[in-house]
Amino acid sequence: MSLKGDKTRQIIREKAYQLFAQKGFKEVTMKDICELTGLSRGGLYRHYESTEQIFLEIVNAFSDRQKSEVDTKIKQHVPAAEILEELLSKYADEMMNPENSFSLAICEYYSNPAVSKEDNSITRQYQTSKSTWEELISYGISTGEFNPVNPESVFHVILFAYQGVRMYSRLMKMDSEIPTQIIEEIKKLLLKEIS
Amino acid sequence: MSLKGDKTRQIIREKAYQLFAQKGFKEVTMKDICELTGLSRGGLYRHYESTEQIFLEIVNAFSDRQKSEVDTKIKQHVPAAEILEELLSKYADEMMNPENSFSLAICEYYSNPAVSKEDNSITRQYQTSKSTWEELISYGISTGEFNPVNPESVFHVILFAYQGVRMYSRLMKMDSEIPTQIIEEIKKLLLKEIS
DNA sequence: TGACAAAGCGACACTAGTGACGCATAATAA
DNA sequence: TTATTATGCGTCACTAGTGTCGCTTTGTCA
Repeated sequence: MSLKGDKTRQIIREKAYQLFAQKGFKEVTMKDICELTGLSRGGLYRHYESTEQIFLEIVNAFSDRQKSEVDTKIKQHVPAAEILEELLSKYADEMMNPENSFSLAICEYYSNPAVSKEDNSITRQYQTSKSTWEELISYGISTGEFNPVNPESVFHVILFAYQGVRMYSRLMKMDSEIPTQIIEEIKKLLLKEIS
Repeated sequence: MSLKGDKTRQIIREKAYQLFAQKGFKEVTMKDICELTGLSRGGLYRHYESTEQIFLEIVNAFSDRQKSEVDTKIKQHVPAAEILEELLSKYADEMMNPENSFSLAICEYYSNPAVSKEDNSITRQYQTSKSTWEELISYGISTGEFNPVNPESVFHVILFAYQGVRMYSRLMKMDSEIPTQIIEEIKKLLLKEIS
């Protein structure tokens, strides 16, 4: 039942993801997505009625996947430091390449006052990302790898730093020192021993 | 010589400022500005050729004014702690009212990848704001009021925190604790004694 | 006060995008 | 295979915005 449609929607989301990462949220139109997917206007509207709907679906899939990856690793007793390293390296990639960052589109979406006043789909993303980090931090504390910090406030530090660097790195045309410094600061905050 | 035009441009900037603060950058059109100012399309285009041009003029005037205010106070030997207090209280206002924040529009403008790739007008804003803070911090250190921190990195902490909280406060519908906490953290960082 | 420039008007042609429709075609279950 | 439903197409009418142009009105200087 409806296999074809699922596949098409998958393709739409993949292509739209690329567009959002390159151009930001507002800049992407249904027409753009038509062109990249090869679908016609009618064909696309059959599946999604707006760019926002596509965007929110991607956003939530994005953070859900991240959460389940972290969850799985915790269950497999992968060391917290290792999970942290992986998460941060993804962050680092995006910080270094602000010209191709889906998170930047999320940031733009958040900061547009005209958007999502009482939409809870986007706050869900925040909650998911928050709980991912809090779980990881609590886990790291319980295994003795991390310092006994407050998970919530450290999450905010990470979130804020990330936001700031993203903006900064676009401005300063990718001075790679700053992102590295920030990531080191986060590690210092969490990890007990850093040589 | 051209007094009328200067006045009109002033009005345009004032009204546009309100619109940007309410709706963000992308959402404001030349039409909107026409309606609010009472000017016709032709009349408006006589003075400005795009919303971006208006926006950048406001942005730069905004940070220039802030800088000159701080400069003047330093020359008058106003205590650094007092100047800091004033700056932070303005920040706090905007953090608490993300629905009416011009800085949020700046943030949106920064985070839109399609905008200002090699425009240096917006990096000028960053530079001005950076030098304002660095001057204030250096001054505070020289008077012995502030801890001997690194002005540049503290500026970045402030900038990043500000960014993050702005985003956060829209999401969480103004939980006023977080902004206050962040401001306290900044003060702790700088001021020698906090009761 | 008259000349000239500056400021303002509103209509116009244009562009880019939306979303809906009826029809065509492909997939799938009977 | 056939009936049926899901998918996809392309056109159409519509909207919102842009930027320009020629004309009128208002200011300002000599």
